[in-house]
Amino acid sequence: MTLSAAVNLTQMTTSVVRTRIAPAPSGSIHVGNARAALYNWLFSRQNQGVFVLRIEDTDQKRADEAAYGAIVEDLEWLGLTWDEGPFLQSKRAEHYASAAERLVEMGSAYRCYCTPEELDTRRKAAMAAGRPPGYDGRCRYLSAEERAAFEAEGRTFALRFRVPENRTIAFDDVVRGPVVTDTAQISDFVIQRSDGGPTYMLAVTVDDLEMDITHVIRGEDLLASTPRQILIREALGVTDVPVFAHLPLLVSSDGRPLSKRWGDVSVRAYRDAGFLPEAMVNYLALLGWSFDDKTNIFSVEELVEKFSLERVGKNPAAFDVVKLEWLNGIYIKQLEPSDLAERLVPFCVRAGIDADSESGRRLLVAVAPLISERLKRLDEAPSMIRFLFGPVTLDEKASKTIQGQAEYLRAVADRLAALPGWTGPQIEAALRELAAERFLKPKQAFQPIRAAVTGTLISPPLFESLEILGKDTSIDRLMAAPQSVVV
RNA sequence: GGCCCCAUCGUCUAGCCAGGUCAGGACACCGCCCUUUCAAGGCGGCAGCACGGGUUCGAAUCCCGUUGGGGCCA
Repeated sequence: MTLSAAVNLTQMTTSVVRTRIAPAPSGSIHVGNARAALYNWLFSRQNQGVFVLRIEDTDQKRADEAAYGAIVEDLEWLGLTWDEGPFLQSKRAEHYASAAERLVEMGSAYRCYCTPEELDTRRKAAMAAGRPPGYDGRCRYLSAEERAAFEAEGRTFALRFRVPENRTIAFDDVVRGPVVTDTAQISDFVIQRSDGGPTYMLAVTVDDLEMDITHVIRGEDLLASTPRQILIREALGVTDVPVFAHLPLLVSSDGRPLSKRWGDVSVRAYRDAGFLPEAMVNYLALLGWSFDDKTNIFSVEELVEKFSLERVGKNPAAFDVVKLEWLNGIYIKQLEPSDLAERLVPFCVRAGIDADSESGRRLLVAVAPLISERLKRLDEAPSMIRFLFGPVTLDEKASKTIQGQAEYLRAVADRLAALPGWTGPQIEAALRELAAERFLKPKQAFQPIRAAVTGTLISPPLFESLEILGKDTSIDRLMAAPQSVVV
């Protein structure tokens, strides 16, 4: 049932779709916000609409330039480009003030002189008496004399919205269906603080209105605030409402709310761990939305084409890093060697590998095909390829493996030294021939070589690794390794 | 405390609205194959409709309740 008629509201009829994302500037963007941003972005792109970025920084304490910069960077990294903004709420104070003023003039808002302490006391008393804790309406019908008295006392005031009685607010949520709220459930709420600053409720309503937002796609935590925003719109003389779509909340893998105490909740943390933005986007899209019963991999283009709010689910989705890693591995495998190499550079540098040079990049491009199918995250690469960039120290297992193998390794070195060329296949042929002569199983024949050359028993494919390492270095390591572990 | 929301394998989910195919796919896990290590890949397996009523010839699907989880209000 559509109950919009009950409050005389109609859906907006603007032809151009306009969506927005409105994060608070508290550092790197939260994955929940990132998902909301993605859905808004996909929806606007799909409809050739406009995607607006707005920074909700009215809470001055948390607002700072660096934090807002982090949001911009994160969105850019994800590829979620916006068409308008960023608009800072902190620079739109006059808009909220004038809206508040209009509401007061029209009798939809009033001055409340209650102090926080008084409110707290009365709230506790109400709860103790089994009554609802919301505002009790003390200042709702103050006379001019009473107001003058309070002000003579030096009291400051906040502005409260006068919630109409006996009304039903209804709207159709694309995700949740009809949502009906009785105004008896809503107590008069503050729209302007005593310091003159707007509350979230006022700011978001004024902004969505003035920015002509047609589709509000946001987290379910804001579902309950929607009737109040509709009330403010209405009081401001607006008779239509945007389309609302409240997304299911994201929870952690144990089903608890996603919080900083649980683990990584910021996009930046995933970026630093070596996740690709394309994998992140694909994974986020699947958290709460599905296209059919079998498709998991979606390019951004496919998402733009296939995404639909109607297919967003209602139940909370658990953020599963393991599945994200699987997806990330798939995207890494699809990268061109040069692309992978370039993305690897910062991770190598961070791990102390001098890859940020022409020769370093050459090595990375060469080794990229060998490690791409072994990576789930970019930050796993340095340990796999370190042996290419400098001397190696044999780890415990590697040392043990070359124990008593000095003669064999010397033979290997000799055989390789005699090689006319230095390609993987040539190296492989020579080493297999030597193994056959000595009746060695592949594992017996190759693990000591791997140990001596890479310093570990786990490495990229041996022959290609030797090829990239180079003939001289390879032979040097084969000869030197036994000495390094003399017991 | 009040109002509201949600409920299919461990996880993401398809199926639900318009009841009737062994409840389908993916991640993870286990096994086998491939194999110079580690991966990747191939094949196979384990595993679910929260519970209780009701409606119906028939319920994952519709209704009610219970339980569990969550959100908001301050």
